[in-house]
Amino acid sequence: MGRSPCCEKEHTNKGAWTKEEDQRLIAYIKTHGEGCWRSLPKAAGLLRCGKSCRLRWINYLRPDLKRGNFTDEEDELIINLHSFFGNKWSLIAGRLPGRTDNEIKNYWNTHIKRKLYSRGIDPQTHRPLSSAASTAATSATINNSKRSNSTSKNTSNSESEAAKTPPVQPLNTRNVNGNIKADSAEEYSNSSSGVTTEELYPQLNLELSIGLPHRPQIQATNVKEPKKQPQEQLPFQFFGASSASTKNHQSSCFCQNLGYQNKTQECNCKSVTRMIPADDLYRYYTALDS
DNA sequence: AACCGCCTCAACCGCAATTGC
DNA sequence: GGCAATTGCGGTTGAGGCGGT
Repeated sequence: MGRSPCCEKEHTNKGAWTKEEDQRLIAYIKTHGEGCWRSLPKAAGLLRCGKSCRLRWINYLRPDLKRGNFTDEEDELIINLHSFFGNKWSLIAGRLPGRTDNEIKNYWNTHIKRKLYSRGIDPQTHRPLSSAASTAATSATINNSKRSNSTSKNTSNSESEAAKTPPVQPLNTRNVNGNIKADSAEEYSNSSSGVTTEELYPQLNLELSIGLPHRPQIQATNVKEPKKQPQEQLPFQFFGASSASTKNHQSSCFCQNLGYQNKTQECNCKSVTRMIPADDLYRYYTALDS
């Protein structure tokens, strides 16, 4: 016996939402608040599945959404956060007030990737493109930009933007106070073709928010273990954040090579080249909280 | 004006994680 | 602890729009 579907597919609408559906959803959530997405459609008189309602609300209807183009500052923050979290869009979105994970994911795929290629940076590893990869990527980029220059109003802008934009810089500022094992980072840096630690780890000085008083969402689930082995390698391995709310100092080791999580204070992974101890992240977040 | 190719992004899908019993 | 229900996440898709020819 398999799992029952999240909704009855036969009697649900699909595709673009109508204004009326939007209004029904907004009205319902204004009155009853978010929650229980499964029962919401019926209660709100919508022929949609709960998942669809949730997505529509989170990605489009929520009143605190920012909308509009991403600023250069947001671009840089996304790049820095991506170098830190990888494709953990929800974590990245949690640090950009008014932006959704879906929006950031789309923006990354359509704009930032291209921007990074134009800077000679591999968007997955955030390291300089190797010569072989660089050739392929560059030609891909050239092809892309040919297309975009000739066809897309948006992308032609982003190309010229990319040319203007300075190399990845730390947005500055609050230091994570001894968060990185310098020797580990240095070791990594030394082994990576003369790139400085700062260039590799702009997040060392990363300001994790734009617009105070935004603070990172601190939850036990803030940094989750990978569901499965990530397809692309991050430039480092790291310990996940511990939870400030539960004062749970349990570390989570995301071992990219072995693809498992070690839920103990000690990381048994021999291949970790860079680690952010959970306690340091805990201190960082609690400092922000106080 | 019509067609074509490409880009964007809202929405979907499948699955993992979490929650509740 | 086991199971089912529910929620959340990340990858993918495709409709619609735009510019070029």
